[in-house]
Amino acid sequence: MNSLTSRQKKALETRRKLLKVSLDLFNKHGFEHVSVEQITKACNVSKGTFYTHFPSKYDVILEKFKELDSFYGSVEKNIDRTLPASEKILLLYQEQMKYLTNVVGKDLLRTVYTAAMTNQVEQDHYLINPQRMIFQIMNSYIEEGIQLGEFRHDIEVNQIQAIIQRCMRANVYDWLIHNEDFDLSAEMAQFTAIVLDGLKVENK
Amino acid sequence: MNSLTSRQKKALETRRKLLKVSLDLFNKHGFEHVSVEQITKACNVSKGTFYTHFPSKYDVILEKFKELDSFYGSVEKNIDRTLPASEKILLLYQEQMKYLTNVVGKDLLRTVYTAAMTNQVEQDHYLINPQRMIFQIMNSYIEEGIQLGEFRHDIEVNQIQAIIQRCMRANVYDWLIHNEDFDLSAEMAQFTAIVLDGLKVENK
DNA sequence: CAAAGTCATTGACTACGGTCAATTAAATGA
DNA sequence: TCATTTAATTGACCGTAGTCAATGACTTTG
Repeated sequence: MNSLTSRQKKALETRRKLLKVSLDLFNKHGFEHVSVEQITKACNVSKGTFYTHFPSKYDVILEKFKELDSFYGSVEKNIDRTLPASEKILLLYQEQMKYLTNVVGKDLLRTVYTAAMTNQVEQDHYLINPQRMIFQIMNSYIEEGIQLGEFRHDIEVNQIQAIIQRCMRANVYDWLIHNEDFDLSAEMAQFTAIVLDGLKVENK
Repeated sequence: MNSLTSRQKKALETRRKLLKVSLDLFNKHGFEHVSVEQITKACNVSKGTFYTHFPSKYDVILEKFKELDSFYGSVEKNIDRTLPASEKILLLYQEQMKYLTNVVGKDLLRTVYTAAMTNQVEQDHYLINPQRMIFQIMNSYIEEGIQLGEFRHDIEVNQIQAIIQRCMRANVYDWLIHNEDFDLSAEMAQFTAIVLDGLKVENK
């Protein structure tokens, strides 16, 4: 049943329009070079309206970024279950980096990584929210890796997970602070391989 | 010989005052909660004066941050030369993390890490400037480690260095995005030990 | 159907980082 | 000593993110 009143439908339509126009303009000119007024003018609404639908200019970006999680699910399904855990992790990250490079883009990600540092009020940023799909998937891989004797068992699952995810962010962050000449996928592959080596059991 | 004219002396005095008052206020209220006008009023100068001495509000922070490099030099001198390279690296980072936690502080570092992502025009940010003392020191440790057969020799010195430094930034960044409950020194020690393991030669 | 209530919308307003043409006073040179 | 040059300083001004009291169209209630 469509239980929305006509007023709610209109509001939703306004919100949808603001979202689409915002992202289009961000894509075209870059986040920093698009003003909220530019967005609202293009949508024929007032500035205040923007702020009834989004807490800030940045939150529009966050909405797009959250799509990343549904992407993880689809990638995970295509990974061969019989591979060792470390290979699965490498493959998953490989796909993620492609997605970040080609779809999400540096500008949008820069915004998210900046906001993660500054916008934190009380609770941690979405970037490290344990509810995220990527954390669930990663945890299952690591548990499997520990049980099958691939990974060291002297470190907690959560601790291993934190380390691996931290590596991922490290590469993304370094990508963001370098001017071109930084191949995210390649750097990520090399880096992660080394860290996984350090986490493997045969290490001694 | 003091070859400064009285005019230059006055200007330098103004700059010094602006720097001191800025940092004091940032320390007391946090970077984001101090306006340039607040600073200039406290110094009895106009807003424009601030901008003849500093390109932006952020550059005051950068000046403080650069002191970090002289700190590295003094730490390096106190490290036992006979230790293996990996131990030296761990010790150096241990001291650095203490300094970041106790002297530099989260707020100031957050500003630097944010600016590294956004303020880059043409050239890379100071954070990854190869001229920095930390890079020189790190390179010498790694070269030593490779020559003495401690580290893998199938990866370039510069590549190893990039990886180790990236780990460092990874921990700092994660510290910045977590609300308390994150012990930078401890996390750094564990993380770096694992990565150094992955870089050691006995690994296969 | 009319009154009361709700809520999306408005746009003037604030705060702040940063700019720049004009001003002022010190340095230089004849 | 006075005219010219140089450079530190000023503050009005701009652009933009975000706020909020007022408005009025739509919904609910009796």
